[in-house]
Amino acid sequence: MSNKTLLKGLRLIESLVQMNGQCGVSELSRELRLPKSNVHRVLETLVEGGYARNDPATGRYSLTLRLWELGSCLVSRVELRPVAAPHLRALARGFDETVHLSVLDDGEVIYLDIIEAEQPVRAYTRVGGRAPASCVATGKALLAFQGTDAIARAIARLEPHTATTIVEPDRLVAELERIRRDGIAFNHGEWRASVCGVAAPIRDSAGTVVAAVGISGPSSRLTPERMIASAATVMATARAISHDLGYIEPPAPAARPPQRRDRPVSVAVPR
Amino acid sequence: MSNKTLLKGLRLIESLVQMNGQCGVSELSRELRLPKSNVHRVLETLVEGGYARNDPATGRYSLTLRLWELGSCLVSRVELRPVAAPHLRALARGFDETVHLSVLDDGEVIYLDIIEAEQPVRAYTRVGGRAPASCVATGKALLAFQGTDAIARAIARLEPHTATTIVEPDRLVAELERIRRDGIAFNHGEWRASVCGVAAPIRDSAGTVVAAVGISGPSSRLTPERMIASAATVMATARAISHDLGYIEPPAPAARPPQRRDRPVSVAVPR
DNA sequence: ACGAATGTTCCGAAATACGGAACGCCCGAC
DNA sequence: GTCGGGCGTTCCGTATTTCGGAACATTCGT
Repeated sequence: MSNKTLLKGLRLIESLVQMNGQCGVSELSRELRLPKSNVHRVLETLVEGGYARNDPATGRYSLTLRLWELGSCLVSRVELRPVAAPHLRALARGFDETVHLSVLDDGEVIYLDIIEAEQPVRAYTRVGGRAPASCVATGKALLAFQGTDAIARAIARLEPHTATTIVEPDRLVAELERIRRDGIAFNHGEWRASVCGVAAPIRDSAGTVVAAVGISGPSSRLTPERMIASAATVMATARAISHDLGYIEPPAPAARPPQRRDRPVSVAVPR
Repeated sequence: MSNKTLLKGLRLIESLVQMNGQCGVSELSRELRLPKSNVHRVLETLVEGGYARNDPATGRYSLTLRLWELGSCLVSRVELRPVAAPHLRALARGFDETVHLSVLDDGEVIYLDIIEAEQPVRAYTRVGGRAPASCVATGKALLAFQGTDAIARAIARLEPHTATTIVEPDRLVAELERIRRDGIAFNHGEWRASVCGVAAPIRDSAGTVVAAVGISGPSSRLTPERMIASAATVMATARAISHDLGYIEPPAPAARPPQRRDRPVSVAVPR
């Protein structure tokens, strides 16, 4: 049905990434249940393509930074990261909590950038890491402004992770509507128990919500009162980033023209 | 000689990255000189593997963030980036010049992280970007502590980019020896005219130089005097990052045991 | 309503990838 | 010292897979 050799190569790359990007032929052969000669040929190809290298002393193979290089192009192409970076730093200075810049990818958030709090309690996240969109603040801030199809997909995956995780579709829909109205999303330990967050959506020059920025920290520090108090600053940060991306705020609550025909204009008027 | 299907897929991914990660079948078909049906099959495979998606409305294909996700694992596996981040921010605050965190990859530096100066004049670099190692400060800081083979490869590629670029092998060797002695590298507009830099090497827990940190800016602001004045701070930053990576500074100039047999102990005693 | 793009499907032909077996090598055990 | 088992590498006949032209379905702009 499709190109097996390519799939095999990609799977091999993934295995290699998990192995800390360094591995021998036989080990991979066992891992992937493939003959050694096959693994060897694929590795040779990756070397030829510049994606792997071969330590001539040990014979082991390791990945180059080529993958990361390509990935960086993908991320920085919209200039989102560099544009957002100074604002993220300012936000981190203001609260001394962990700051997240996230985008949506198939029902999950991916952390584009993270600034760790200097506080003793560290977060569990990593740049490039993922989390279910419906369980974290940045995810909900993004989800609220997606098309019905994306929301439906998120609903299909609702699953309890902590005591406060939203599992009822109706509650999620209601929460997303509140987020569209207020422009701010919260997380009360819905992904990791006792990790809370506050986040707001970021718009590009076309007015589409493309990312979200938020702060997160332990519920002991980020109390409900403090979360509400920080909402204005988080929203201001999101607005500042949107502005730097070329987004012009509509002067009146007039309807913005939809920029994509295929994506049904969202459930309620955003803002 | 090797797996052609895989190579083709990787080349297609690269093309797609260059096309801002969004493209149609026919366009790629023309670009790569391949039949449409072939391109289509490869794209289908990438979708199946989670590396691309298909906009059902336009039929066009675009890359997901999967690539970047894998790449991020590669970079953060050594924990270099998160460990270095706060130190980079501190350095940026101290000088208000662009801060670079670089690693070496086959004779070139790759920028792992960048903090842009708030100053009006911006840098030309991008996270994931590359530059010839022998032409930039972080590159020379790294090169100075590589094995003779890596240095030889760099020498083989010396090429003038500006009026001050080092092109004579002897001068580079002498410069690298000075860097090993002093522990600090400079760049006087050798890559981009009138862009200067100061950088120092970062060591991991095994004592190997794995990265370099530096500041860079226009020669108008980063005058020779200011570069020398900043050297101590840059070195202190590099030392702080090395310490956080687990590097224990040798109390005396005693010889550290070589950690790799295949890599000849470097030309001169490092430090 | 037409034509020229697009993306998609099909299927016979053959190029391509496969993988078992044998090789050379290095290292640790006996 | 010698053996054994591990490693990465090479080879080559087999047959699975990929190939790619042509025909198709759709969308768009004219």
